[in-house]
Amino acid sequence: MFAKIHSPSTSAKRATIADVAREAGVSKATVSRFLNHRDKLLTKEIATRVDVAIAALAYSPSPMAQALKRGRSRLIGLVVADVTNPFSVAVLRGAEKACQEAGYLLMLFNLGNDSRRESEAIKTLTAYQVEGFILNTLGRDAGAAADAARHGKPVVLVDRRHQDMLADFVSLDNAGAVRLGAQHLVESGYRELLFVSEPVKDVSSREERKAAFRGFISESATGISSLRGSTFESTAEDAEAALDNALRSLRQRAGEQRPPGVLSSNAVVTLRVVAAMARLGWRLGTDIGLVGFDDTEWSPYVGPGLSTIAQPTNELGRIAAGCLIERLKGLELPPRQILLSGRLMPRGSSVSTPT
Amino acid sequence: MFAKIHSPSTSAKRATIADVAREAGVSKATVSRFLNHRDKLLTKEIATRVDVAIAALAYSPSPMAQALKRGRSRLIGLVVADVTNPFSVAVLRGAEKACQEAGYLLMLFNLGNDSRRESEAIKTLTAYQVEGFILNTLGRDAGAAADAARHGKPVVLVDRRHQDMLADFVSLDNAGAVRLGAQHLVESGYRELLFVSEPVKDVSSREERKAAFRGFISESATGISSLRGSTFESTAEDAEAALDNALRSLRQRAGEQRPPGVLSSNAVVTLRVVAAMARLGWRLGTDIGLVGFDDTEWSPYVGPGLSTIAQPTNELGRIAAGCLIERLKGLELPPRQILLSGRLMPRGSSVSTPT
DNA sequence: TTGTAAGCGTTATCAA
DNA sequence: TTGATAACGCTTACAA
Repeated sequence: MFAKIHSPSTSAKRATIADVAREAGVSKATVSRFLNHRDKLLTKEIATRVDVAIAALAYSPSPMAQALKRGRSRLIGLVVADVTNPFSVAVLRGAEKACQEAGYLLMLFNLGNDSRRESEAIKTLTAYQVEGFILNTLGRDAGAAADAARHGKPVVLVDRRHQDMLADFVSLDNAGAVRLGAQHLVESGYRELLFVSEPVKDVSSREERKAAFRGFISESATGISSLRGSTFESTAEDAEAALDNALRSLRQRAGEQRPPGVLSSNAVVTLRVVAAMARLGWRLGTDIGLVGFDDTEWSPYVGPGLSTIAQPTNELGRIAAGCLIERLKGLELPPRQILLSGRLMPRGSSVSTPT
Repeated sequence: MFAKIHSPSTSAKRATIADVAREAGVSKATVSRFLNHRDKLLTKEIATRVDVAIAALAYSPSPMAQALKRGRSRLIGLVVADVTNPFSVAVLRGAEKACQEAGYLLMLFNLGNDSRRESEAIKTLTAYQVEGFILNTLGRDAGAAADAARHGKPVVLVDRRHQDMLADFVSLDNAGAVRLGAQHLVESGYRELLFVSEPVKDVSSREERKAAFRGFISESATGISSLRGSTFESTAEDAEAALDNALRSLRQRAGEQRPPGVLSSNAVVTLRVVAAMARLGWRLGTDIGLVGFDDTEWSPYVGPGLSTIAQPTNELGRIAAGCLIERLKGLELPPRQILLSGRLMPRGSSVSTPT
């Protein structure tokens, strides 16, 4: 016969509260009290008897049964648009840490960039009695998040706002970060600026960044007459030609004297721009300037080093989880918006050029 | 007063099976039967009545209650050493997909590289009645995984073996992949080879790769007399000097004629080597050759493009989940080892040099 | 074919 | 201070 990997025969069933009660010679209620109120209400003698019984049987209560009875599961649902996105992973890490410290467990649901699955995610997680949600999703399906709220579960939004959603919101200060990057390009001598992002659609963070870029240009153009800016929305990798053309005409507009500067709205787009540079044979920092959102461990080593705007990703996750846990503890406040500042990491891709 | 974000008053409690039964004018058992055996056992008329009641109340069964009753939770525990590791994320993605298709939900537990928390992870997940485990961890804590098996839960190991662990094992064919990379370096003209890995400790994949490298050298040295190989274990970034020295003496050994070649054992190490190159002022592909494990989206853009050995990461995750689900369905086989081949992605960092 | 009732492992309400 | 007992939402014998 085959060697069994796991023999159900061996599978010593987990000890239950009844087992402990029997072992200690007390009632289930007593054991439960010991568990929940420690020994506040118990005789020292009984308490220790229960204690040793628990140790002897290696008993630990079933969260399932507790959830069923209490209606609370110590579970928090985290829905991310795409686990592949380093930003999401960083948030996940931060959130996870905070949850663990507060005795919650994260249940992850990954949309795999399919925003239609958002309501499925919420539904599934609600079924598992999660006590609240951290959402890093498009929120296109307006009903989804609203559903969660309707079930009386608090929600925290990360990075992307949802329409009409009364919920805490934790995010990078996009406007400030864009100014940081654009200002840096200007100070480095670039005058013809291009903002490249993924299709804006209804993603709030993309909208905000684009709008901030336009705002920056129109504000600054009064002081620096030569300053000009435009925007480009880059689709998936298969539309390389469009990006190449946009960059070519950008460089033409910039003229011979000065190279143009690009501000890219996230790491994915940055990589697309870098790829375009390679195709066009342009040198970063010399033929064109580049500053990109999201600092990664590889940023220093691409070309002459990529200048980036670093997001406090772990913090974002930690704070998001923190907000949620506060609500779970009963805090009642109007929805908060918590915006964290980005940090400029200047590197070779935006070296200053002579005027 | 503050605007409440979620008003417990509004929180329309989820409908229960009892609600549905009342609405349809039948017993709970009938509803349960409808749910589990569809209408096999029910009158058409009753079936439709139940059906509309379910729809009307937007009822869906509570997995918690089901788990409690059945002892099965439709949950699979995934423990990863470090979510920050792109490899782990890819596995996560693959596994998640397979699980979802089979109607399971993944519960993620991230060790944050703290291997001492492994037994905590297993314990927590067991408490939540997960039906099986996918483990991508060190397995140092021999008891941890064994615990899982003792509870009668099937286990699948990904990338890293555990000692004495009777479990399915899914991994890259490390030996083959090392040969692929080393052979490529040799064919590109490099003769003085260095294998750089993280501290081997007891991580099986690291051991296997290192051993395979040594094996390759001793096998090939008979045919190519000038071929020589050595190994170096790189610790965290703070020990840069040691790596720099190792590389310097490597280049010295290689002599003026030919540059030396480096095979790095994962993406983190590759980045360390690239950083060292930058510090030393060496050009990749010219002053030194480099092939690294793990192909990433940024590999093509670092230096002249990094040559890599791509792992079929999504596949690994998918297969791992598949194995587990087969076991859950009752398959009994001796432990399997499933090894997938790596693929060489040659790029500029290992351009062939004239003899 | 349908209903009744017991029980999964907890906690909470009552008495004692 | 402790112990029965009911209930949480579901499944499953067993009866009808």
